[in-house]
Amino acid sequence: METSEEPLTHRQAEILHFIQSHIGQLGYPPTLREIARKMDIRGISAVRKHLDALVRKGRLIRRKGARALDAESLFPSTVPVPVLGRVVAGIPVNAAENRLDTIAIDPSWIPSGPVFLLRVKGDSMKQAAILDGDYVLVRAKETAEEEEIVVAEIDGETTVKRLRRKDGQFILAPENPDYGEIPVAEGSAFRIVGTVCGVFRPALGASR
Amino acid sequence: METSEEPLTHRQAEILHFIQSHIGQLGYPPTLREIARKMDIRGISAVRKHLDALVRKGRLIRRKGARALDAESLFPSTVPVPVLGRVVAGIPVNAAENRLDTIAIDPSWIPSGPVFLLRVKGDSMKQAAILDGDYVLVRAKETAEEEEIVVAEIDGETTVKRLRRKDGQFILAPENPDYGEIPVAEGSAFRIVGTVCGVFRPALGASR
DNA sequence: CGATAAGGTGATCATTTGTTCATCTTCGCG
DNA sequence: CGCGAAGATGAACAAATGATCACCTTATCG
Repeated sequence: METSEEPLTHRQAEILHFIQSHIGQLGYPPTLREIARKMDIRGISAVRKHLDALVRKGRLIRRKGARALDAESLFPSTVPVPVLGRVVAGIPVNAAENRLDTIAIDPSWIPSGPVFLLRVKGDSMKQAAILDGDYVLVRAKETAEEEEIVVAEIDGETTVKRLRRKDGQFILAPENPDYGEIPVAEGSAFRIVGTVCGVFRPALGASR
Repeated sequence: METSEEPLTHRQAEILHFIQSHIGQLGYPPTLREIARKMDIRGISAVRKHLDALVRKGRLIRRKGARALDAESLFPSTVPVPVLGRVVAGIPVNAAENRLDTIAIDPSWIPSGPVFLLRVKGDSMKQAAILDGDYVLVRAKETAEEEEIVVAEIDGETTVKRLRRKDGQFILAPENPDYGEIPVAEGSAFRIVGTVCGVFRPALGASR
C-alpha cells in the first residue's frame, strides 16, 4: 500500500532537501526567491518548474499564498497518538473528550490503521513483560485471534489480557499466577477494543 | 534549567494554538490576515500586537517575510534519538558512524542529558520485563547506583544487566535464572556506558 | 482621578511574493 | 535530423503581505 515513488532528478532532490531543512531549522518553508538564492538560480521561474515537478511526483503539496509549501505531511516524521485513559476503568474509546494527552511516536513503530495508547494499571500481565504504569500501543479493532493480547471491555470494565479459548468458551487470561482467569460468560457485555501491538515504559528508574 | 514560562492571556493562548495547529495541519504557518480571519478580528494590527506579545514572552520567533513564524523549535515536539547498535556486541558508543538509525521520541519520555537507544539481544533480563528485540533507552553516563539496570562494557562485550554488589565486589546480575552472574574481576576491562531509563517494544505480535 | 495594559478598528503604503510569457541551452532518443 | 524534457534566464505585473499610524474601548491598579 505504498505510494509509488517516482524518482527525482538530482536537482529536484537538492531542492526538496533544502525545503525540508529550511522547515526543520526555521520552522517555515522558504519563498521561491530564497530557494533560487540557495540553489544559485538567477530566475524564479526555474524554481517554479522544479516545484511543479515535485508536486507532480507527490513529494510536495503547494497551496495558494506565500511560502505555502508542505513537504512534511506526506511523510510525517512523527505520528501523534492519543492517550485515551487508564485501563481497568471503563473507557469510552470513541469519546475524544476522554483524551488525556497526545504522544508523538516514530512512524516506524506504528502499524497501519487506527491506534491509541493506554496506561496500564496493575501487574496482571507481568509475565508478558507488561508492568504497572506501562503504555500499551493498541490497534483499534473489534476482532482478535486466540493467544493475542487484547484490550477488552467486559461488564463495564476495560482490561488488558490474553485472549484464549478454554472448554469451548473464551477467557481473558492474565499473565500472572496471582490473578484468576476471567471467563467470558454468555450473557456478559463483552467487546474487544483492540489488540496490543506495542509496549512503552518511558520512566524506568527514579530520576527524571 | 527551565525557561521561565511567562503566562499567556486567554487570547494569546488561542492565537498560539491556532498557529501551532495550522502548522500541524498544513505544514506552514498562517499569515497575519489568516489569523485575523479565524480569530474574528477585523484589523491586522491587533494580530500584530498579539504576535509581539508572544515573541516577548518567548513563545514565538518571528523573522522578516511572509508567514515567517516559528512556534515549533522553542518546544520541540519530538527528539531524534540515535540507535547505536545491538547489545552484546561491542559498541563504540562515541562513534557516530555506528549509528544504525534514528528514532523520533516524544520529549516527555526522555530524561535530560545525552541518551541513545540500544536493541537488546537475548532474554537475560526477562524478569525485569526486558525482552529480546526490545529497544532500551540509555542515559549515557559513567557511573551508576547499585540495583540500577545498566549498560556496561566488560572485556569487550557490552551487556544490559543489573548492577549489584556481592561479597564486596560488583557483579552484573541477569534477571533470568537461566543465566549466571558476571563478576567484575579486579583486572577486567570494565566500563559503565549508561543506565537504562526506558524500554520500548514496538513490534509486539505478528503483522506490521 | 490618571496611568497603563490588553484588545480592537480602519486605512495607507512600500515591499514581497507568486504568476506568466518569451527565449535559450543541453542532452538523450527515435 | 527533429523532438521533447530538464534546466535556466529575464522581465513585467497583479495580488498578497507586513509595517505603521491614529484612535477607540474596557478593565485594573495606585
